[in-house]
Amino acid sequence: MTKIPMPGTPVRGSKSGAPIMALFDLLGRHWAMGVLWTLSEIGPSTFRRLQQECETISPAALNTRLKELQAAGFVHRVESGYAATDLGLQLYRQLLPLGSFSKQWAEHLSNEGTPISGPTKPEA
Amino acid sequence: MTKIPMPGTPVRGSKSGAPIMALFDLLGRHWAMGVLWTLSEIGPSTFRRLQQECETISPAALNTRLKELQAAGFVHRVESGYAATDLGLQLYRQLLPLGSFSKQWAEHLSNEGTPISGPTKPEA
DNA sequence: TAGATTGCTATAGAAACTATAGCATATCGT
DNA sequence: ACGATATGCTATAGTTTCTATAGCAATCTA
Repeated sequence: MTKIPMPGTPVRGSKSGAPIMALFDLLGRHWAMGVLWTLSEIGPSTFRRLQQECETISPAALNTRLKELQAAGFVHRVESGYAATDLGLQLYRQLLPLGSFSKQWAEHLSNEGTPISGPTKPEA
Repeated sequence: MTKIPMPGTPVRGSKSGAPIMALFDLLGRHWAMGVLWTLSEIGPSTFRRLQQECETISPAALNTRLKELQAAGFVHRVESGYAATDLGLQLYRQLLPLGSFSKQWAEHLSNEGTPISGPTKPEA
């Protein structure tokens, strides 16, 4: 198993294990935020369902991610598979603003990003 | 170079390139959030300084991360090295609540203690 | 009993990250 | 001018992590 980052213990990038760095270590793994996001959006779901929603994730990675998220207390097993815990939903809510920010970011990039062959499309 | 995730182009986990998934792909790389966070906190700084603040990051990874963050428009070069852009600071501000959340999370973990157990107490 | 669905493991190869050394340029003190 | 220092960054090697795919054991369904 991969080592699961926990606040207070040395994590990648912080020997002190500062909570924020532990959280970044946990969330800064491929698909970690995506899994929590997806699970929060679609609600309790089976392993397979989650795997489908996460398009390209491999079962091994999904399983690892789920175990980490469980150990962290963000996800738990339920009758019908997996679900976000209250704490997990709380984290999801903290992540929510990133949704609209990402759209703003996408706009910013399409405005400034490609000086080549831009389909002269100035937005209002 | 590593492929830099951009909204609108296929990213890891989303062939559609949904902005949020592109952002997750970018931020879900080791040290991506840590670098932005640190750079925002300490202000404009040199490559070496940043490397020291990020305790264990390797120069290769830092360089890759910086290039990605630059391409994304979150970081730019300045006289004295590197600095977060306005957009980058905006993202940092979105990430800020994670700071206090992570402390709450650390508390939660020290209260519940046992990582592996039966159905945890979801609510009181 | 056969089929479908579930959670998950196995394996191999590719990609990413760490650790460390070191280069080329620029700036500094003398 | 000359060495010492600091800068941004590359090179190499070894480890870890992720993807892709196949498939197994257990549980339901009929």
